[in-house]
Amino acid sequence: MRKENSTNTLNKQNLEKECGMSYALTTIGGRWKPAILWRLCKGKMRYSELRDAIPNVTERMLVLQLREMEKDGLIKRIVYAEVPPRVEYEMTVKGNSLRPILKSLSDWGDENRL
Amino acid sequence: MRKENSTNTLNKQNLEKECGMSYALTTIGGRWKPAILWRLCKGKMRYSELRDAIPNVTERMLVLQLREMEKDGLIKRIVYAEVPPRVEYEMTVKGNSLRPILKSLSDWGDENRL
DNA sequence: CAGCATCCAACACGATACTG
DNA sequence: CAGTATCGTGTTGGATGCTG
Repeated sequence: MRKENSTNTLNKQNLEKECGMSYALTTIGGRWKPAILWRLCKGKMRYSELRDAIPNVTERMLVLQLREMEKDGLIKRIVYAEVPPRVEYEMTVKGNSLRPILKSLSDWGDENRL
Repeated sequence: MRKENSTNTLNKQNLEKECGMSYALTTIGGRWKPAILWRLCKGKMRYSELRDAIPNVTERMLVLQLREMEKDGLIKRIVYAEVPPRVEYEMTVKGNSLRPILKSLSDWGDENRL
């Protein structure tokens, strides 16, 4: 009988019990997160810049992924009290601590995709 | 109008055009891949060992994820012509080239999940 | 400008039963 | 032992239209 516990759905808590790798991968592995992180690694960007820089992303998904990464403390959302409104996104300290890993992943990917 | 090309679905080809990071993350980022890779990093294992070592995984998902990683060249499937049958899974050279990155991800995760 | 709300299709995933 | 087949469902994500 392969059913050790009651919570069978995938969530961060489940994963945490297993190992940090899963936590890391669910944190950066979202559908559009690589694309976003890739851009933000090069410096802060405003919402419309991100949207225009990432091909095919819908605003719905862009916002969802940004919110998740904000919640996870990877990025900062900075709202300027201006008209028209301006919002910028920027890596946090925690987000920047991922830089070398993101670079490694990117390099590995470039070398290994045929 | 945000629709540059016709193939709007997510696939490796799409991602490749963007950057290696997405390729890397879709390659190792499956639902059970971290758990599998984590085990196989420590040495070859047979199917039943993997199944028993990973809590809550169904055989269906285990096989699906193993097949994907085999297809991506990360792991090797070794079938012994014996009765009862024996199948072992092992990291390939390409898979092993991921080791330091997997370690980094794991360490980052352990440090950053609260 | 920077989003949010709603709807809906596709897919991922689990449960269960069966097999070479 | 090491899987496969089938089914049902919850989630993911795209399309579209609306808003402070």
